[in-house]
Amino acid sequence: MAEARARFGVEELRPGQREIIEALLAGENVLGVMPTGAGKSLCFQLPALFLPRATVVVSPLLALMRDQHDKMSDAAVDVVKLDSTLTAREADEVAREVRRGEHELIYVTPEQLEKPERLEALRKAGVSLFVVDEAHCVSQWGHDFRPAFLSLRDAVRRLGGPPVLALTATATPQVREDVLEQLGIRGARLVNTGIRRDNLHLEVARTVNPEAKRARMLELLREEPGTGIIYTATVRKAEEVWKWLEDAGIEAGRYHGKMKAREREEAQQRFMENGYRVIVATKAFGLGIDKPDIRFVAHWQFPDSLESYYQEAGRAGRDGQPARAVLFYRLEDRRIQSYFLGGKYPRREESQALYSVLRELWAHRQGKPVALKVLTEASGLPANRVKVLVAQLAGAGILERTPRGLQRLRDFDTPEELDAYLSAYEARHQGDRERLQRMMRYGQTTGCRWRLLNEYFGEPEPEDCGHCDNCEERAAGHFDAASTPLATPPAPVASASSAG
DNA sequence: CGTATATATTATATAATATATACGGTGCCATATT
Repeated sequence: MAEARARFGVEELRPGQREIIEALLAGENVLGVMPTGAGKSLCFQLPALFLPRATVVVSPLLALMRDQHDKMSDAAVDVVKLDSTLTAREADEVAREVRRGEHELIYVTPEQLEKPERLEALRKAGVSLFVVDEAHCVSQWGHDFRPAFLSLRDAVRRLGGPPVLALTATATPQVREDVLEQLGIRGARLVNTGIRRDNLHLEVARTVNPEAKRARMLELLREEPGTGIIYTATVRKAEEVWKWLEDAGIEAGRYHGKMKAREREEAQQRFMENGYRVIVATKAFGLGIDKPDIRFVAHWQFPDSLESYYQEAGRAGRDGQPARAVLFYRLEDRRIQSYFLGGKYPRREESQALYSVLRELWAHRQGKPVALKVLTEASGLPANRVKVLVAQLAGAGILERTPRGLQRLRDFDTPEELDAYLSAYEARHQGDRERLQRMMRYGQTTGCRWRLLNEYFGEPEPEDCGHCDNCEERAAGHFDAASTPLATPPAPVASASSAG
């Protein structure tokens, strides 16, 4: 504890932190679900100082790694990071240092851990603790656009199975299960400090058309003098709303994935320094945004799930002062989310085709390993998709990823087992559609919105919060008469479940 | 998936309607070009 005080200026551990650290030191795997600002980082930074060998931290973003690396470096921790910003020469030098065991804390991207030489350097150094920061990314990104997250399980195994700590701020029971499954640590201890945020006021504005959204937005800006974020579903919409705000004489910034890295950094910097009234952004504006005094987060269009919604809306009011999360609900906005869901996962035919091609390649090479690149070219499928399917086959014990390539282990034993492989992503797709439905139900409900969120995240004993828009309406007696428009059952949800 | 925009067609000489088409998130990393 003296160490924590001296190095990090921490006075005492909070309950969740103590439980996590003690479990890790006892060799347990842990999944920590703690809100941002609750001190997640200390849960691995502190053990890193005491453990005999290195602590490896997997981080999803270069910017996050840079910030944390610099902070640790200032605290005189022997820290290093391994990512694509290093030149080949620098990377080699870092790898040498790592092998010699010179570093207490090593930040890496999941992609780096797919390189045999990087993994070998870490293995030589010895790893006492393996940390996955922002662990929801494993489930949220791993299955489509960043499949390297699905290789982490192999990395852990190759490093000799050190204790694993997965950390995230938001995870439903299903996502928690998926994260543990993909990391190969089922049965890990769950330390969950809950999602309750009493200062965050949840509201939905039903907006039947773009004009209604604009009118409601201007109203919100009049009511709220503080800084806010407006999330849109597409880059084009972000640009459009941004221009509209500028024309209306409001100091607005923008942030999305189509902007140059430099522009993005500048926009974020200026936002942090209160240079904007509002920033209009896509989901790209997320991880690492820890401005404490954001007074409102508005959603011009709803996102794909309540996880996403809560991650984004939850960026308001980190300072504990009153803040608002306002969803501009419009049924038609389902369209764009449905589109995104459409191409997300491998289709059954793709899973089938890949497995067939792989078996042919193995047969041709008398069971010797097949390079991923060879499989990708032979299958004609996109590289990311092949990696997702390979990870799935590895998880099923059909193959093993080795430095020499994909090593055949066995065939599917039964037609049922093969079908389970082929159906897995169909089930996941169905699950995503249901999550979208629940996002819409949040927009349409007349019940307590906090209770709905608590139920969604599997929090115990959900009760009415008394301070979301619906609870206030009910207190004002507006829901009592069955004839009021708000009390009519939200019919569109029923029709929506058959479409999509 | 379905909206917004572009082009084609129609019934008449300009405007309205029908049909076609484009479009859409998140970031590692490697590689090619300055």
